[in-house]
Amino acid sequence: MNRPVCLIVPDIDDIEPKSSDPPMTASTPPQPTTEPPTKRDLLLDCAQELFTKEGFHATGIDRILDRAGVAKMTLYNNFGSKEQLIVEVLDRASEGLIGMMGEWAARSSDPFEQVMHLFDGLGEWFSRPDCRGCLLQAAAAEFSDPDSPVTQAIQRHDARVRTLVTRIARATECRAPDDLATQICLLLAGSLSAVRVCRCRQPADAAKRAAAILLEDACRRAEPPRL
Amino acid sequence: MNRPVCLIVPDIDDIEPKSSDPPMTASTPPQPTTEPPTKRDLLLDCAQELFTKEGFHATGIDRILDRAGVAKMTLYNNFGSKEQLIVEVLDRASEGLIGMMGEWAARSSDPFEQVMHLFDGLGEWFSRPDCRGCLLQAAAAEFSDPDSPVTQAIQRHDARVRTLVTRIARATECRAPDDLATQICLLLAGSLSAVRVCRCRQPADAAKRAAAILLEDACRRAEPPRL
DNA sequence: TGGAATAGACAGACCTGTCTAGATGTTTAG
DNA sequence: CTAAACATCTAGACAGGTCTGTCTATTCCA
Repeated sequence: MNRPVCLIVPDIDDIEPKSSDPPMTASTPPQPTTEPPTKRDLLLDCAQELFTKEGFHATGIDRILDRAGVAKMTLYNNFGSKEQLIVEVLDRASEGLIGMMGEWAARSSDPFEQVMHLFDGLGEWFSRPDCRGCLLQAAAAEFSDPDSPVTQAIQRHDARVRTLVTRIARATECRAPDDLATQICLLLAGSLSAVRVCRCRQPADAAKRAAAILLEDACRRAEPPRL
Repeated sequence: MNRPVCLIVPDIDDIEPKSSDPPMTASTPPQPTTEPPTKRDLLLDCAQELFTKEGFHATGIDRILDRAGVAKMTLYNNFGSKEQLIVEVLDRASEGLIGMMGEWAARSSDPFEQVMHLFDGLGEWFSRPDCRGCLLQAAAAEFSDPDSPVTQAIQRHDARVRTLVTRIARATECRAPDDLATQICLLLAGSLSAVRVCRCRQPADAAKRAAAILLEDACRRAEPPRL
């Protein structure tokens, strides 16, 4: 509560919109670099950063504007409302997350290894000191009206994750791939929730071990019983 | 959480002091009933309900006061600040949840069954239409300053859950009970996160199946390899 | 008599969203 | 190449709320 007001200068670090870390993003739009970002993208970036750090309700429009160095009307011309800004931030964050997960999985062609790489990637992410967990999960905690566009964005993301994981699970050719996918999604959600408290990669590593056991079990049951 | 301890005010409509649902509570304080709740408890109840439904930042003090029918000074005399009110709501919610989990587990004396009952209980909770997931998890999403008293309350809760689950896991006498406990905690957190989106008991049931597999695996590995 | 609760005003800040009037830069027409 | 038309962005004031927290004067009840 009671946060420093009108934070022109960020927490410890930059003023520059240059992200001071290898972006770890997948799927940044294909821009040929060196081109200055549009005001729109700048707003999305700053909004995402502040929403991630402080929460959605706790972050005022003015804080975002100060940070982006952009006039209020630019925001309202581009997004129309704070709610719509939140929705677009969430959609973009989801896109980035799904992209990252896709890249992690693509480190192998074997579906078992793909799942392992999923949690390895998560562990790398969790290791970064600025990692605050999944923004979509945070939004789900802060917005509970099932009809709001924010909730719908969250559900879209959820469906995307499930699709990605289900695709991998089915490739294992185990007996009940959709159940396996559900269990892996639970482990993903669990580690994303846990990292918010422990702030280290441990939940990802633990989830990886659990996923390996579940995977092995699912595939074992698919084969005729030995003996 | 939701833990309708002494929930004086029903869900949508207000004012009547009869609690309109089988309380599902564990560990309501031992009060000999019929005694009117203190203003303090009334405030905690209403605050918990509104925080659960709307979020912490989105819920203003005045809304809590209106709902409780209590003067502002009563709140500030009892709690001193909104932040402290949040902390006490969280501590009480944690107590309720841990109590519920303890009762669920106590439905059996076999540790394997205790874990199963844990997720069964979760499923019963998730089945209630007013279930909005775990308030502590929501708080973790909304408050990220690691030094804030709110965060400390969340960490206390986390430690309590871990203690409870670890105690059960150790009773199984499997080889690595603490790892097993970590995995079960991940499944708990995962299903608590998932219920926020799907609003049904399915995550609890899926987590139960996953937990059974992990448990069986952990115990199997403890025994000498067959053959 | 005294402690607890009350209503209600109040301060000072922040909130979202609107409006205006002017600056800037880019495209198009002559 | 110039000039007009256009869209975008700017700063800043503003409206109408809401926020947390304080204060006072009064009432209730033990």
